[in-house]
Amino acid sequence: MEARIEKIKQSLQSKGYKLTPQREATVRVLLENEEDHLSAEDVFMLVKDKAPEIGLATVYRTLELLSELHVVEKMNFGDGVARYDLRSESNHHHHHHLICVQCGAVDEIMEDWLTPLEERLEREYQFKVLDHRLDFQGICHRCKDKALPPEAE
Amino acid sequence: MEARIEKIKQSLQSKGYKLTPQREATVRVLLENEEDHLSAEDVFMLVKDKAPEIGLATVYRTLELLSELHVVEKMNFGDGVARYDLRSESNHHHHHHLICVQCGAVDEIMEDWLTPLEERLEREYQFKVLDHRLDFQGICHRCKDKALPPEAE
DNA sequence: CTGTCTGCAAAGACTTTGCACCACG
DNA sequence: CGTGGTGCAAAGTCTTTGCAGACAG
Repeated sequence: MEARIEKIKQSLQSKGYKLTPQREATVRVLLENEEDHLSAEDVFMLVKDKAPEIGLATVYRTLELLSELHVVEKMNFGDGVARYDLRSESNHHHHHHLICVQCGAVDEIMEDWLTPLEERLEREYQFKVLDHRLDFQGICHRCKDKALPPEAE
Repeated sequence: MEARIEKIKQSLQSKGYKLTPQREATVRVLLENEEDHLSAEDVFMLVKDKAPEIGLATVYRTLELLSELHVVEKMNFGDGVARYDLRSESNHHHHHHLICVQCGAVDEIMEDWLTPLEERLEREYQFKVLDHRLDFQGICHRCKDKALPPEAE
């Protein structure tokens, strides 16, 4: 964890930015909640525990900055809030999301299933793929286990 | 086209809603721009040509309504605006997007490449897939043709 | 000092809601 | 006349920006 912070610090410094206490607290929150997809507000509330004086604007600015540095990825699941995901170490960041329409949970699958498709896209559509995103909406295993009675939407 | 409007009219009526002139104008705009992914504002401006007295709120309400009826799909490409897509006739709406990071164009591919993956998800992750979404970010063929000089981001 | 970074509050962008009025059965 | 629908304006939500002060080199 310290090593990852150190690395992020270097990313920042290489572009002339500093790892201020607020930024460090924000990064720590992201590291500690790597599995989740936190909104800015989520991050803000968690950071407040570490650095109560921080302002929401700083969190937004930090997330924006980390996003530019490709340390985090800003994403959008259609609920009207931006969510932020720490990018994995690997050069490609190909994880996919399982979004449960019942409980709202977002799980990740780390497998990369799309390489053959990307090759096909470049060949058949002349589209140079830089990144992709694959989300599935459905019912997660937890909700399936709960075996809720079927109900009309 | 008239046939599709008629169908949508029936969808509305089956739930007790009416196809008012404003709604019809909105639907027509969507039909005429099926290839694009219009934002509410886009739709509003186009509808104004047909029905100048319409209000933006009505467009939002109509799009929301059509969304509930699964006539359109509300989506989000991460630029902070909701975009609306007419759903295709087929029961599954599996199109994928090619989003150009250079010019912002969004093209569609209608092929459905994911059925095997969905089966695997259900088997291995116990996740019941209801829908999915697959977007690729990259450089579209038009921008590639322009052969812009490579530049560091 | 010089430039970056911060908190706060104000402004902004997009969307939703409240309300009085309209239209149609 | 009752229900849904509308336009307008106001309110809401999420995010960005302006600004004066803090802080580090």
